[in-house]
Amino acid sequence: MTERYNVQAAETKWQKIWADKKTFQATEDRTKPKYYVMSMFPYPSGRIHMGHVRNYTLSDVVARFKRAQGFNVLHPMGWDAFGLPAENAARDRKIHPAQWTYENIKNMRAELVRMGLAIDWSREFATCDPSYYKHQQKLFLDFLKVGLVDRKESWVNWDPVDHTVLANEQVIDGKGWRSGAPVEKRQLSQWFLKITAYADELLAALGTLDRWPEKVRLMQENWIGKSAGARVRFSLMETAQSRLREAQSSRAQDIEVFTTRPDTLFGASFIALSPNHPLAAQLAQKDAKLAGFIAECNRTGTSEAVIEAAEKIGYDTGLKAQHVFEGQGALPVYVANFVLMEYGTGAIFGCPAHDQRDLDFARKYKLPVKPVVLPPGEDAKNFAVGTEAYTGPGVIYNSQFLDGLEVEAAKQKAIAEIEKRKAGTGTVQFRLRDWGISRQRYWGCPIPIIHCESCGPVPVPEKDLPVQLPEDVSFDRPGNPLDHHPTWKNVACPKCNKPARRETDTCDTFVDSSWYFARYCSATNSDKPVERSQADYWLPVDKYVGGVEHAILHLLYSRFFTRAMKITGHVGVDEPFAGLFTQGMICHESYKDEKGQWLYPEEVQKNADGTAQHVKTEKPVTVGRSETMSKSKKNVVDPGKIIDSYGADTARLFMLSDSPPERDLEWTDAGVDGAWRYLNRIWRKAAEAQLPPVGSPLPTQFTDKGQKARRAIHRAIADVSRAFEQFHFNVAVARVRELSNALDELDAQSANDMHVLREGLEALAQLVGPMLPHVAEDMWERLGHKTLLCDTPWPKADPTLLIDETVTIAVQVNGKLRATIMMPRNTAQKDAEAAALADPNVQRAMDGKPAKKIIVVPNKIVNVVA
RNA sequence: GCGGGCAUGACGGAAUUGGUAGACGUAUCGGACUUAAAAUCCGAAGCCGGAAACGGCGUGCCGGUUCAACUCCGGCUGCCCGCACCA
Repeated sequence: MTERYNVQAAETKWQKIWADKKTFQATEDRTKPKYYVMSMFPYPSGRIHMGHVRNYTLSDVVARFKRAQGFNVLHPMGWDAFGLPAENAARDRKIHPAQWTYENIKNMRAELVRMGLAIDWSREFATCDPSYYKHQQKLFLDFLKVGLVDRKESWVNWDPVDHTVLANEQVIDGKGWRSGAPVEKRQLSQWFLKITAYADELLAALGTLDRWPEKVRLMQENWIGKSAGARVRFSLMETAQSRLREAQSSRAQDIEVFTTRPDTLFGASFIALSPNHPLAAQLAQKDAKLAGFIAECNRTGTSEAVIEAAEKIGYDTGLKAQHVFEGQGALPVYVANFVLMEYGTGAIFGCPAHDQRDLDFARKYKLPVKPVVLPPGEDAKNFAVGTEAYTGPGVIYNSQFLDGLEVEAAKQKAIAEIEKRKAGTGTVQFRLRDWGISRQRYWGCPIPIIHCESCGPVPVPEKDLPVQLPEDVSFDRPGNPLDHHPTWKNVACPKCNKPARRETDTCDTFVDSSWYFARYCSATNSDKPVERSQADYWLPVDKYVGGVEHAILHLLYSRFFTRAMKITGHVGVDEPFAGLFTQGMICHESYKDEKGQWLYPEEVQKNADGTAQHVKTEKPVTVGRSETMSKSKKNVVDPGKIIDSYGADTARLFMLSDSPPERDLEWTDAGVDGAWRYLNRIWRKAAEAQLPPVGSPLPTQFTDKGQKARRAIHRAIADVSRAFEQFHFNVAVARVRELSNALDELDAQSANDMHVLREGLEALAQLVGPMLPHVAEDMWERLGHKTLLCDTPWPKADPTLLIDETVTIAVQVNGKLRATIMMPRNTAQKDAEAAALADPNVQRAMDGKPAKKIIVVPNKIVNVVA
């Protein structure tokens, strides 16, 4: 008798209909407002994981909701397809990176299609397609023309076994993650994108991104790291000058330092150079001990743990520098391991009293500690610095012309004096560095440059793009396969036609993802990276959804790229993403067997008493806390299997229920069952109800139950719409469930009520549509509609049904709830007061005392102060 | 070290932003249907006391503002995240 919802059949059916009708293909329809929503595109690892499911469900709800609201929606998908794992697969499994990647894409696309996403698949691309990276090469050349590309030397982590540069994350305990060999620091000539040219602008514009999470903006702000200070030159003293002249024929130089605390210059007791400072290198040529010290510093890793534990050590060069201000004598010049060459000038002045690192260093090398900032309430005679540097506010003393000034004023004055003496300038320093994009790898976008012995680096002429990756490469020896290729790199110089060599480095994969959102606008255009009119129509992205792990690099690079693309005329906007949403992670309990080996959830059976055992061996299993799903801990659930047994809608509903999208979500089987039950429940309701035909006019009078249900229906429409707007999908689910509970109250015997039930079920189908698109379409059809639900305009709440004519008013006595009274809406204040005071519970609570004061909030509360 | 976030029943969470705390769901318990189970439906439930009416307590802790505080302010505690020898 009762029919059951056939998930698999229904989901396949609707997916096919959407695809056949090209429902979600977008064009630049200028009669409608546009809405561009996208998820961060996946790396084609081979399978989708739960994080993907959550990500795409979120953007899909937005896409479908906005579409129903009448927006012209673009919701695209692509593949972040270059990267190291493909090369690892090539090495480990003897399969070509391209083959591996495209097979993975094929599998993952099929899984995404099964999720029933409202995606315009006609715009799909992979970044490893020459038809994509060809445009990227063009962008590189355009950026080069306007001076946003630079070639310079930089220090890198070098793996001497794999012959490649490693990212910091690939250096584990100072060793290469694959080779296990100790990583060396090397100087290498690399291509850079000059993101620092936009440091100030990228920082300032964060203020305009009011639809970004505060947290992400702060992270970017810290990353850009603007600090105001001064560059100050310390001249080397006579004896030192002569020593240097001995060491090197060139003339001796000054030492320039950067400081944010020019107000503490009178507290200086030493100068410290980075081990990689040019002057240190110069001295090391004649000083074997110094050379050894520098080598030692470069051997020590840069990992956080190492830095944490590392002691501050230095080497006294014997040089003396003249203090910028008179009468301050000479300062010893050290080379110190804690000074970074990459920041500021690679040299500092040490003021031990007011900087903890300098203090540690000074104590170790018995250097003077002279306080120059007097903390409030301290006495100048008695104040001394012990083991903790004083970095707080105060008044400057022991500092000649700065004496008596507050810290900020003293900074200004000090800078003015330095500038007057031509010993330096006030300046702004950024923590942000230029973006090194060269990678010694095969599976990436080739950098379109040809190196010629006589002409230097020459851009590849645009007519020769793309510079395509050769297919016949071998991964059987370490290093860059492009470099080993017998013929690929041999080309004629485009300028002088002499034999020349191609650049064999490829782009960092972050380059690929820095402009893909723009490419979606013109994905089928083969002439240009983006067609300006299309970009102008769609950009910026209205809502970008993805993991917070990309809060800095990817999002910052994309912001930079967009500016660079604007300057080179490709787009018209500065900011790529007007709205950003960062989703939480998916967590699951983890399990270990007796031997401490991780187990998959499906290998574990839970017992009633809370213990757990292995499904097969029945040996006890330790249940660990719920933590982020990761392959290494095996606490993962395969979305494919969930979709197989419960369908996509169940997975989607579970993702949206309970946990707010920005928070972590714990995956539980019980939660999945709950979602599954609910979707069957509403489907049954739509399929079994005996309703008046589609389009029957609503009666003008309703039963009490009917009237109540109608209020619930319109309340739900209003609340769910608001919840969607606010990204509170868990609330939307709760409101939808309340609506289905309310519809259960209707009387199946009442023909009048059944009109209301039709209204309610149609609203219900529409409200769940963005979240459960398949069930919703199926319900819509069962309700007798011939059109697609997803083409149906979003329902509007009847405002007259949103206000109750009877309200429940809470009555408090001295702020404590004592009674609730039912009153007609907008009852006069004094009537509400009278009714409240007449309530027996209220009288009892007042205990015969007179009311001193009565506060009435209309239709809400009466508070009697007795 | 610097920057930021969070804390509400057994659990996930809600509270239109100062106005009835615990919506909605999970798990639990009781009932109906069933030979039985599953599914489904109905009901109970913050904690303490009470048969109940009702009363007391209650949003991490301490204090403040207010007629009224999960919400605002000050001070703690505990977890979580980002950056980190950035001068």
